[in-house]
Amino acid sequence: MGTRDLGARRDAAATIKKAALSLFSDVGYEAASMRQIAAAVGNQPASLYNHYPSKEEILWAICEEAMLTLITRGQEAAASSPDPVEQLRAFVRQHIRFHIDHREEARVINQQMTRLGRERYRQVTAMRDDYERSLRRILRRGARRGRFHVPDYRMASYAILAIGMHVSVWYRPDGPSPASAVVRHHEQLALQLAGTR
Amino acid sequence: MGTRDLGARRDAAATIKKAALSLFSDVGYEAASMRQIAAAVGNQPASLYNHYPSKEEILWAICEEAMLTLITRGQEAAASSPDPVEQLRAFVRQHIRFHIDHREEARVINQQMTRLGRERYRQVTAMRDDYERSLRRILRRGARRGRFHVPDYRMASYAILAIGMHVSVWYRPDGPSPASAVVRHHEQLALQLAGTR
Amino acid sequence: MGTRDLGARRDAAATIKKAALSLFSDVGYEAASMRQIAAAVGNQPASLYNHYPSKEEILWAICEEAMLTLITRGQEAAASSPDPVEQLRAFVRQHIRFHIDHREEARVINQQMTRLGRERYRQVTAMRDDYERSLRRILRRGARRGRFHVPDYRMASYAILAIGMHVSVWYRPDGPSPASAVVRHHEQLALQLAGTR
Amino acid sequence: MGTRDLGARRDAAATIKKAALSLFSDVGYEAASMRQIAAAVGNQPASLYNHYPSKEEILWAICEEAMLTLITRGQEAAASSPDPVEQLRAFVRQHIRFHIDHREEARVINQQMTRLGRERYRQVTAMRDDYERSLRRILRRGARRGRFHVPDYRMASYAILAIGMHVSVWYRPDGPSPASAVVRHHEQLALQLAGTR
DNA sequence: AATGAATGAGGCTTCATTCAT
DNA sequence: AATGAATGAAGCCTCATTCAT
Repeated sequence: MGTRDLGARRDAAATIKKAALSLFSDVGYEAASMRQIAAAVGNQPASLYNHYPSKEEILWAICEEAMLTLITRGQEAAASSPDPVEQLRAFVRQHIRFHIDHREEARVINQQMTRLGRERYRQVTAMRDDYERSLRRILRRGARRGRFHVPDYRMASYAILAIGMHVSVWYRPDGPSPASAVVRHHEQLALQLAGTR
Repeated sequence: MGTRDLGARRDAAATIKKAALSLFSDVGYEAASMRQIAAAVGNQPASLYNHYPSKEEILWAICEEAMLTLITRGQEAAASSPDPVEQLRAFVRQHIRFHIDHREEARVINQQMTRLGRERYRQVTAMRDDYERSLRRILRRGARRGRFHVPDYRMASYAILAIGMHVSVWYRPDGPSPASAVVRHHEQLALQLAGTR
Repeated sequence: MGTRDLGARRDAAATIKKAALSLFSDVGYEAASMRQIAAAVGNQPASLYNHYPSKEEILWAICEEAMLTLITRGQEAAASSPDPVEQLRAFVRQHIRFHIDHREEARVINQQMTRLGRERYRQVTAMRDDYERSLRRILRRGARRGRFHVPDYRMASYAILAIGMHVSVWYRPDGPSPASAVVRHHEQLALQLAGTR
Repeated sequence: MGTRDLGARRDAAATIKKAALSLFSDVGYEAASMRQIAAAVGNQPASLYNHYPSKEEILWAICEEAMLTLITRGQEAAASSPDPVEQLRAFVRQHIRFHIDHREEARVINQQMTRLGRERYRQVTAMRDDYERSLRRILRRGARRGRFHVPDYRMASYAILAIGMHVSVWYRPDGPSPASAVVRHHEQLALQLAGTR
């Protein structure tokens, strides 16, 4: 028992979360029904409630995990080098990577998070702002050292984030460009956008 | 009857469309109910069906109008000058303008269009691709003349479009930057992103 | 239209209320389902919501109407004569009458009213207290004039009310005693209980 | 094992019964869920089934015990003296006592017993009738000896029972009258109601 | 053109209960 | 004896839509 059971428990919740993630990402939170989620994991709807107290809580679990990952990686990128240019490069790399590797999570946090209750919505928003500030700080620091030239830090950071977010929409593993190329190209685009000389 | 009545009829439909637009934009297509839309225009739900045969048809009307506007303006921008740099400038200007002035429409076509039926979805997607190709063509032409330097036309055009789409998310009329400044800044950002020398 | 329609509207609501009343009275508020109520009026459950916004609201409509009737009749009885003995007689007569003629309503207000929301519960309780005070006042006045002899006004009034409430439980139209005899007997019992000389 | 375990077993069942009693009394049998009962005893719902085979069985256990107590005490009161007046006095004393000391049980048997299955319902009803006949017999005997004067034995006994039942509704330990006064006052009320000279 | 009413489908969730552990 | 998980049934209610008026 013990380890095994806890494992099974965690597995079931994770399986549900994954199924919900796919559905939320594909058709949206509202259009995805508990019935569909249950069917996707081979259960009855009522069984889901042994693992999550509500549909919203599943959405929250998805959003929270994704945002925490994003924040962590963003901070690591920001701390990866003393050089702002290298920082930006690392940040963009991880940003695009995430939006390629976790397309579904990305779409959910970008489009479905408004369906969270007021308080949870606030939390996710706060995390998102946190992440955004990481990038803005990089831009500001680089600009002060004359490495970047942007008309407005805020808009520049929004722009870079937006580009990545959109990757989660158009990228397809079977598309014309391999993930590594997408990442590389976006590094360059972001550096140009930042006005690197 | 005749002109007058047709006018009134059109007005009513427009009023409904506007109310639906706000709701779709705020809470999403699925979460917005015909009851809410009717309440917003001071009617009963059943009355809506005198003007639109279904909820989806309202969404379609919104999407179609918005896409047509966007396409038209995009083509005008592309034709506004023989100089690719000026074309890009004009395109971005119009793109950002639209996403500021029609924030709600923009959010609906970007996020809710998946709720359309298969055929309608295809049509909107086709229009979107059309719009995107306008921009891609500008970039390609400019690159051939040595004015732009981007690693990949498709990604570069996606990037520029994404930046604008995101403006419709974060822009607020009562925010720190006036619309004109937002437009101006994005012109510069886009030119830098395109690697203009 | 007009009168006729309003009539139909009122009729539908009244029909639903009556069906719900029977069910609430028989099996209790919780055990009675909207499905059952709808079936009893020959409708689908969803149709009920065209007439009452919720199950609780039906309960409330029942309780409110019953309590208002009871209060009104109680006050009329209290005002029917200057003589406290006659007042008590009239009060008991109407009290028993109500609990015979409106057995179902009586059982619902006595047993199901706790299922109302906090605020509504408070209102019904207040009305019940109002009714009770009518009776208590009669007893007090009569006692002051030496016509009644009870150890405690409150308990005596509770006792008389309780006797009537219980009539709604055991009385059956096809039982051994006709309603008129039940009323008459209870007049006497109440007068004795009140210690009339 | 043996004694000790049986004791523990019985304790657990009793604890569950007590928790269920409170809930049934407060919100009604239907509105009280096995989950709530389990939570009240610090268990999971599934555990309850080690002690009771079903929710209804808990209700039955409560009703049966309460009715047996009531019947026994009623018979003791009826046998406590050869004098009908003393018998009535004793009966009422015990009746009120029970409805004060076992308010919750009283409310459950008076209001929730209809939720029992047909057969169990019949049994409880039979016990109740048994109890009622004890009182009716006292009244009849006393009337024959000219000590009581009531218009109808059945109604008089219902009346006295009803008064007590209602005590379980309004009595509160922190109310204005101590239990002993309530008992005493009701003795007098009942004797008056019975037309004692 | 407007709407009150009806409705079938389906929404999320809770229920009492079972069973393997 | 306890319980985590599963489940079929059912709970209340909302939905988009239809139709007669």
